[in-house]
Amino acid sequence: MVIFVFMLSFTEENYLKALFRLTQENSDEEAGTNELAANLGVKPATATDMLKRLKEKKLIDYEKYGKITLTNTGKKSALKIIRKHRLWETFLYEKLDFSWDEVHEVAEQLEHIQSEKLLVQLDKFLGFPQFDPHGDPIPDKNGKMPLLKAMLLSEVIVNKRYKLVGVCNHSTAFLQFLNKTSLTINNSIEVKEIQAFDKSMTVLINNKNQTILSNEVTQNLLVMLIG
Amino acid sequence: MVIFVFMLSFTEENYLKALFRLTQENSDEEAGTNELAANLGVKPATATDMLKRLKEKKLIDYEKYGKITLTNTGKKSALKIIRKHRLWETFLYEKLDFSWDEVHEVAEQLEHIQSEKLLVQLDKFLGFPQFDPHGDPIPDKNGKMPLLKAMLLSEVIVNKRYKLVGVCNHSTAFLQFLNKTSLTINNSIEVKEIQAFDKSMTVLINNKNQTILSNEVTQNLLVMLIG
DNA sequence: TATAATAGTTAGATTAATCTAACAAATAAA
DNA sequence: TTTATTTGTTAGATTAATCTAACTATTATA
Repeated sequence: MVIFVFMLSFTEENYLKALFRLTQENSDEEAGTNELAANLGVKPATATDMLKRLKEKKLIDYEKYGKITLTNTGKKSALKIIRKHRLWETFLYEKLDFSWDEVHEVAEQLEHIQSEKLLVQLDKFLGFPQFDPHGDPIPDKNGKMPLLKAMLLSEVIVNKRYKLVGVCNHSTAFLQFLNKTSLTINNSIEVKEIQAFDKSMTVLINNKNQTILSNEVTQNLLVMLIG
Repeated sequence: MVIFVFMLSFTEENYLKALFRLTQENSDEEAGTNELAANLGVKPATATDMLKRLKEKKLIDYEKYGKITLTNTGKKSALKIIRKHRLWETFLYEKLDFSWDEVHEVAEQLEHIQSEKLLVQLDKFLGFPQFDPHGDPIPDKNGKMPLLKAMLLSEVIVNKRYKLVGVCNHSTAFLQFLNKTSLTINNSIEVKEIQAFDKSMTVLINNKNQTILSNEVTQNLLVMLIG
């Protein structure tokens, strides 16, 4: 006996998730049709159609030619999908030996599985993690995000030990580069020297590997002071 | 860069799985349109349409008004889906504390996740299980099914110890009944007495709980001799 | 402020998966 | 062997999600 409280299709879920991301980034909490379409890899016409449906279902506020915002219900739904996505990423990384750059694609599929019990038990099985393998916060069952008091590696002080807790750039290229440099989550980083002219840093990773990181890289790494 | 070797839709996968089950049951390895439709909860007309598509894709052999059989490719695809289904059931049961009767519904969704690595790693994580929580065999990566040398509880001898290794009836009602009677997989069963007139059995479960099981029940339980 | 550029919508078509209603073939029964 | 029953198919429609092409609004710029 399945109860349809409010069933969203696979596609509707993806639109909501994209809208959540865009409205967060845009700081004014608004998003536009073209932007949304580009983000999902569909044509603007397609997005317009879907926006009408999402409005019908009271998941977004939206008027013709106007900006799009999520309603509270919409936000809650989006946060639940993000919660599922990040819990699955954690599972794949911690239990199934997936690497940083491999987890996203599979989690994109797993996040649409519908089962309250699965969600609750998976969370428990993983030990109620607060951050996913990229250091992104996992919303709790009420949609509340934990705060990570981290700073950018590009802004830290020389000769103190930090640990890597997250990344700002989630591209496969970047993540694969980090793997090669043994810059994995939780590894320690100590800044030895900063070049004034290009802000590149000489860093010691895990007390063994010394490397030089460009400012492009250090601007995308989140770290926390150890001890 | 995703390579589309031969992508099956969610629905096509479900048709293949149903066809596999039906052709196995029917022993002549054939299935009919109505039977298939009934099994999937769709109208025969819908099934006819899909059968044409599956034939196009060389997954089934089928002529108008004729019987349906799976091709080798079709069988392989079906076995892969069954493998995924049963591995996920095992995961839910063993790792996430799902009960016997809860695993199926969620595994129906999880079996459609597309990722070779996920399949390989899940199998490894679970310790390469050969049987799922209902005692059903899990096909290996080549589609080969392990053999379970078990017998029906209704056919065993009095005063020997057996363990429960599987069920023939997978209905939620039956599984929930077994739960209540503490008849879980791997529990020991000893037949104390058999009533001649109705073949009901007085059994001792796990050396503690004595109960009477009707022939309807004992005919649906698979057991193996211990020691 | 008129116009060019950008952003967004509408209309009409397509594909996958489903339905109903009407029809056709195969099989069983009288 | 004719007829009734069961089984399976076709035609035409529907819904969700997408597209292209043409159109309309809004915004930026000269």
